[in-house]
Amino acid sequence: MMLVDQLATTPSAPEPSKGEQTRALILETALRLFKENGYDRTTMRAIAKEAGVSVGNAYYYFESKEHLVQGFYDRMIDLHTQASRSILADEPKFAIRLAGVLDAWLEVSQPYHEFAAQFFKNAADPASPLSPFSAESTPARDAGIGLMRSVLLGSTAKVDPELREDLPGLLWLYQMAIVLFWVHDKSEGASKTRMLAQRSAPMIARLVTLSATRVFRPITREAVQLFRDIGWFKAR
Amino acid sequence: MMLVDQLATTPSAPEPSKGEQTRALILETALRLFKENGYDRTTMRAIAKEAGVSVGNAYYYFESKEHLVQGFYDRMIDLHTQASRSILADEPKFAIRLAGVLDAWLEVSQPYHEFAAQFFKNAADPASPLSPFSAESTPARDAGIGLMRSVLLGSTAKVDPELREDLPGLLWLYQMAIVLFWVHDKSEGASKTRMLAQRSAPMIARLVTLSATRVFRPITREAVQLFRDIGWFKAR
DNA sequence: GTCTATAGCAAGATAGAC
DNA sequence: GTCTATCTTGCTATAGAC
Repeated sequence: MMLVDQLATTPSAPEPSKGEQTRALILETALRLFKENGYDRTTMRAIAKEAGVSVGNAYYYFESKEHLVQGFYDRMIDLHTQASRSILADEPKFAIRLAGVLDAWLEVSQPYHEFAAQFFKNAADPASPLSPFSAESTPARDAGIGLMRSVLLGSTAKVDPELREDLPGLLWLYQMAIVLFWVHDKSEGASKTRMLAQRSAPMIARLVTLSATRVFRPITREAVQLFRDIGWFKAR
Repeated sequence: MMLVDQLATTPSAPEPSKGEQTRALILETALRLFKENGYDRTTMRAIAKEAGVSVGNAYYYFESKEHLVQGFYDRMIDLHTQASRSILADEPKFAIRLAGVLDAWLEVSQPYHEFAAQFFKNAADPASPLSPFSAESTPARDAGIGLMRSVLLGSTAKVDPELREDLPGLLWLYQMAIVLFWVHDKSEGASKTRMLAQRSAPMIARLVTLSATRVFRPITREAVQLFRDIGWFKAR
């Protein structure tokens, strides 16, 4: 049994210390309760009790209730990256790659739709560490932008070189807009968001293609320059 | 004195009952404290104390702290409409009308920037009555869309008739994006948001103009159709 | 360094008496 | 309509066990 556990861990993370185990236990318990009962209705007291630790101990590992959600982000990024692997490996068309990656996100996120809707207000708070624009979210944000870079670089799409570097950041912004819609989407199985993603992705792809044409290059560069000037691509 | 008070009231609202007076007193006090100390730092206890009523009484009139903010919305809409009046009356160019109305919004909102950033998380909550997409916000939303309709109808811009009806709703969405950026904007005097508005408005105007051209009509209609299919223009 | 137990604060919200 | 008293819950602080 111990052998199996050791084999299951990655080589780079040898033996989880007791602290790491406790931390993982608290996180697992929290995510389970969040999923079962929603974010607001899950109290820190309940998480601690269910995990068999004290409230103080939970706060020892997680600065606040919100910080517990960072663990959720990390997990989602992992799942999303995995779910996107096959389409990114096999498909050359930019539009289909983009639509596929968005669909993969919706697929892995769907079980947490209700939970996400509940804690979304915290994520939207500019001052919250949960904001996708916050310093604390930098790893998750970079991972998301990196995924969009893969979508672009592995494709056959021709892009204005001026745009090539910054496009992943803009595609991630586009994805955030989809997420924003998803959070508000009450349709069965988020079917409206799926429709939005599947039909908007080809439009985005067309715009990207157009950006390289002689007619559109000026307007493209004007837009990119504006994003730069407002500091969109800078560290947040 | 009593006579003065009576003259100050509008004919349609004859004599404010005691309840209405208490309600107004609580709201005024709350807005003042919000502006002075910020949303989070203003407690319901402080509002009640400052207004000379009990906490329970404040909750008798306002379901929650958030509900106090609806009064703020109503006031902002009024101020924005007034501040936009002159540019809407004098300027025929769509791009300038649009930029002007956005600038008017920034102007009247600037004193409340900090306050807005603090309660924004509540506004972003899909379940909150403060969400711009909520049923409770319908009046404020309709007023905002109506303002954008004025921007369009009073201009010389030629628009695809197919788009003409739905464009105000899309322009309002564009404004919401600006607001979203503004809330996160920490630059001095929100100068970045001003830059964003002043430079993006002409781009939007160009896109609107392009939408009527032969080449772009198909892609325009495809986009509009998508917005319709996801229910964007329907009641929320 | 890891963890428990417990007391207590702040503030949003509610119950029930008057 | 209004009040007082109370509840709830995120969060902190402390003192100490192992």
